[in-house]
Amino acid sequence: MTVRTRFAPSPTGYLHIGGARTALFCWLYSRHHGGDFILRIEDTDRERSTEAAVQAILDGMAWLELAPDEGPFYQTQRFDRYREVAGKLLAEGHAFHCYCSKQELEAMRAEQMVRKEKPRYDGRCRRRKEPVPGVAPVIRFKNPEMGQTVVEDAVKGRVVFDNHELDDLIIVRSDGTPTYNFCVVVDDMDMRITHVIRGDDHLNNAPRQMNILKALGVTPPRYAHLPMILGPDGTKLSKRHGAVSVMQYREDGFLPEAVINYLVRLGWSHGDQEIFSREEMVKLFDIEDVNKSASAINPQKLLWINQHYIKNGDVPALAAELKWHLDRLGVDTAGGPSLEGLVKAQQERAKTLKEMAEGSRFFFEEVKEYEPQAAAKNLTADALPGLEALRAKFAALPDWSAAALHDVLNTTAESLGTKLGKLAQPVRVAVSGGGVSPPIDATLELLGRERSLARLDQAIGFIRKAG
RNA sequence: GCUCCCUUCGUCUAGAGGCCUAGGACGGAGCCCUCUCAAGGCUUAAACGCGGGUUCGAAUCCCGCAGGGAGCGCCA
Repeated sequence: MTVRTRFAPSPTGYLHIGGARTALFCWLYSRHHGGDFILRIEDTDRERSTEAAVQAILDGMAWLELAPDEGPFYQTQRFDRYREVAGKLLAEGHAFHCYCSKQELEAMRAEQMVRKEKPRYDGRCRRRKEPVPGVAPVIRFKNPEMGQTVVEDAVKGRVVFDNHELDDLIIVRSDGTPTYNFCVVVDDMDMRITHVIRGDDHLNNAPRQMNILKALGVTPPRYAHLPMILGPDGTKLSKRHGAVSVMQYREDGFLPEAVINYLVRLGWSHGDQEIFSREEMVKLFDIEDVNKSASAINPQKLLWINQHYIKNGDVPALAAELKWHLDRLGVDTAGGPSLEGLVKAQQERAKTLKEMAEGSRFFFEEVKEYEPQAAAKNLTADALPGLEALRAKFAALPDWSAAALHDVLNTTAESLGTKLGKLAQPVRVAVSGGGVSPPIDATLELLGRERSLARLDQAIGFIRKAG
């Protein structure tokens, strides 16, 4: 039997980081076993589902390269099928019409709460023979009253539920639309899902779904309930934690492979290994190895992994992503240094591509003002002789290369009797406007002779004016 | 309230009775390197929630407790 997993988000918002990990684990598990990964959009809540959210989920998955083998399937397009199955359940005595009003149900629950019982439907319409005139009924599944339902969960282990804890849940609303738990059951059956991998907030739904499946004469799939992902402070992830949408991570300068690598290590590990290629993940991943407990997101570690992938990444690909970020910053890259050159100069010192893009601005834009602190420290009268000497030598340099520039810097420092640092830092401030840049020789090379000389002149003028 | 789940350094985790004076990683601290920022190298602090058992021996097995979480909708 081939393994078939599914990722089944409801399109009520963007793809968030927890959903992304669920999708990843589903994808990995199916890949590991040479199976199929199915995408199903659970859009039965027409109030909250939006077209834009569907697109956001698709975009997020595409960015993370978690392509489904089948789908997306939409539950709203399968209503006829759900009604058909509900009819079958009804005909076979596994379901019944319930005419209770919402007020009646509320009153029942209130009473149960007073008695310190778990609020649940008490089965009062089970044996009703006659319809109630003028009332559109819902259809409820007739849940077994005796015995137990055992979930042999791949992550949580054996979980036992008493059937009397489970009530007769509504499978079709009074308006004829099917409910979530029922759609899931029919879909998982029809799509021949072998492994249901989802968040552990669904663990309590598993026995209900299994019972419906059994009534339908189908063997339930294997379940694997993943622990939740928490915010950095250990509380439930929410908007106030900042980036929750995976696309926000792109905007913040993260690489998809870094996000994936970070996510795979949340609740799963392989000895002491931290860095995994896609191929390694697929080869090593097993759902049985997933942890039971929730894990908090650690932004620092994500940053570290991202830096790893930038440092070791493919230069042309990084350059393309850098371009994307520069465009977002509104930087015109025409006529500037090569983006690949910028990547090479900065890939060891940028934690994110956004940071790299921001650090690249001065290569394309004029230095309009200096960082006050950097200028106060470095653009001083003391620095003037060095800047002037370099300006002259640079102008005369036949070969504008990092090596040649490095040479000039060294010999000038020597002849002036100063350390390289005393010479390089004022140059850095002059050409970049601030105190941080790649090595000064590489910076100058990338910036080009014309711009470099103009900025040295500008800085020299600045110092004279101040003096 | 009821049902279910979870509990190793701040965080992610290794650990499936002796290999554990509890290992790795991020972050922290210190040192080295250094033209800035980084990167890199080395060193270092830091954890088995608590209480009972079982056992010659428990982070690992059992039972309680405490704390955290999820679910209990004509939401998904």
